[in-house]
Amino acid sequence: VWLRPERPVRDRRLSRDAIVTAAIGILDTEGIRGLSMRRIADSLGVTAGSLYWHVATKDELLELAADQVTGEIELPGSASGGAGGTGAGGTGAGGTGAGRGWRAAITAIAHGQRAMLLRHPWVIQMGAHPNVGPNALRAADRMLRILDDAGFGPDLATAALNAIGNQVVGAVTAEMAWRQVTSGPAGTLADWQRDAAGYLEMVRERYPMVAARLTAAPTGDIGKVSKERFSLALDCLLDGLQARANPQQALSLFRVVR
Amino acid sequence: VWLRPERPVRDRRLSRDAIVTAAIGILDTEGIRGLSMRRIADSLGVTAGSLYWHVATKDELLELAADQVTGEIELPGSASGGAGGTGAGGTGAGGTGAGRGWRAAITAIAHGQRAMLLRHPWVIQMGAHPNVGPNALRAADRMLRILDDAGFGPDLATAALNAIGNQVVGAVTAEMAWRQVTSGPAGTLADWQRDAAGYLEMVRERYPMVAARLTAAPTGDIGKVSKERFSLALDCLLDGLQARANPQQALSLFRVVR
DNA sequence: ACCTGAACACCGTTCAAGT
DNA sequence: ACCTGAACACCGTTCAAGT
Repeated sequence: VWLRPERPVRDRRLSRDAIVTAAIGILDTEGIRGLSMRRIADSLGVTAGSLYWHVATKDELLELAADQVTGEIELPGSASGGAGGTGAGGTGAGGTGAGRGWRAAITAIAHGQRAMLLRHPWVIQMGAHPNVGPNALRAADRMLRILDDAGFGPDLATAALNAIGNQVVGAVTAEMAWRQVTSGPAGTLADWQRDAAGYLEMVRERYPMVAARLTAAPTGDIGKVSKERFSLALDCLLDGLQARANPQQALSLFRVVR
Repeated sequence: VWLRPERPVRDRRLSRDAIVTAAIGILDTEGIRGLSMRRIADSLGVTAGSLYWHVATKDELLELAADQVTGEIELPGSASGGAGGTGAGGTGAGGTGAGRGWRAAITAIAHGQRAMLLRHPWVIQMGAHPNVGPNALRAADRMLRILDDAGFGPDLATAALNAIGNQVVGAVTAEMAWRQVTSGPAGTLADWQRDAAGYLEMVRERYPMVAARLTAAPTGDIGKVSKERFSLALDCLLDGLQARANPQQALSLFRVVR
């Protein structure tokens, strides 16, 4: 007893931040199924039970981790990384995305969100949860402001925000599923095609459209094709939204598209 | 031993079908977290281990369940419920969705998929998995054929199929999250607003756009608002897709939208 | 062929007890 | 205040053994 100095008041080996960071590391490398409270504790040299002093539940920890990585999304025109300013001034001139730049700004944020989700796919695998962390709110506020400046009404801006987010999440989901099939347990795409030969035969004769789509894919790498498809889908969606928000301006689009 | 007659060869108390049906029942009533192999076995009056004679793993069982309910989606113009015909004839006249009816047909299928997912939200919570069950392929083939008849090229049809699916899944995800917040542990929306008063205060001053969106919602019931938002988003998306598939035809849209 | 019973190696979470 | 150790009530999966 005498040898050991009294433990300082602030010698907590743990902190909520350290736990979240450790969890993100495990999630990134081992996936959402590799994450357990014991696993986190091990990586921190600590007991599982001790985590519950800093965090109420595993679900809460996952929410914290999700919002943490949401902060990685770059929001164009902001110098700060996620801490945010002090409220700043009003929505004065030269605001967040005035004029015709709104489309580029929204597109950039959407691509940023997509990149973040590709780095941290477990955010999607977490399942449906109300996303109301500070970083998520910050990104949503930025996008809503851009849409507002672009002439979107409140209802249409809400619909646009959701629709764009859906497109991002869906694109990443599809890409992860596709990667999982090709580099799955069998290893290569050829392996998979051999294993599923019988099933594919049935598919080919009963569902020819799908079969054609499945066999047409192997050309080019997945990342590139996925990004192109996402860009196309996003452009289509933005065309439709723009037409609702500002019919006159949208008309000129069709000459370009054509 | 003598009293009991020899067990007939076909007295299996279990079958893959019965297991899947039981699993769906539990998933619908108790959610994906309420499902366990032991729980399924209990509901069938059987031991957990016995399930593994009919099913390789819990994940495989979930895939079977997901494709089963995918079969509930009504595909317009088909009399059969999911068994399918014998290959039928070619893509002759009066096909699957010729002319300008393609939009109505696609919209109907999308609404059908949405309704199915609202009945079985666990399909979404299952996480990203390659969806290649027979019923999923059947629906995909139908939609691809409709888009093909409508003049969509293969690439655009693929993008459209994905984009529409993303919109459906995203809309249901958002609706479930919203329902979870309002009828969560606190019970009513008022309870939640009181509990989160401090947080909301911070949100209001730093993220006014989001705050306005959060407090504007309570009017009207969730189901109605959600359906309207989904319809709007789907229409926007289809506008954009249509413009890419058939620019001339799409031009006339803007007079209607306006 | 099909199911039981018991085990293995895990989980998330709780909580007295220590320091 | 903060962490340990042990326990509780679960998991998915396996597999000899029964019938």
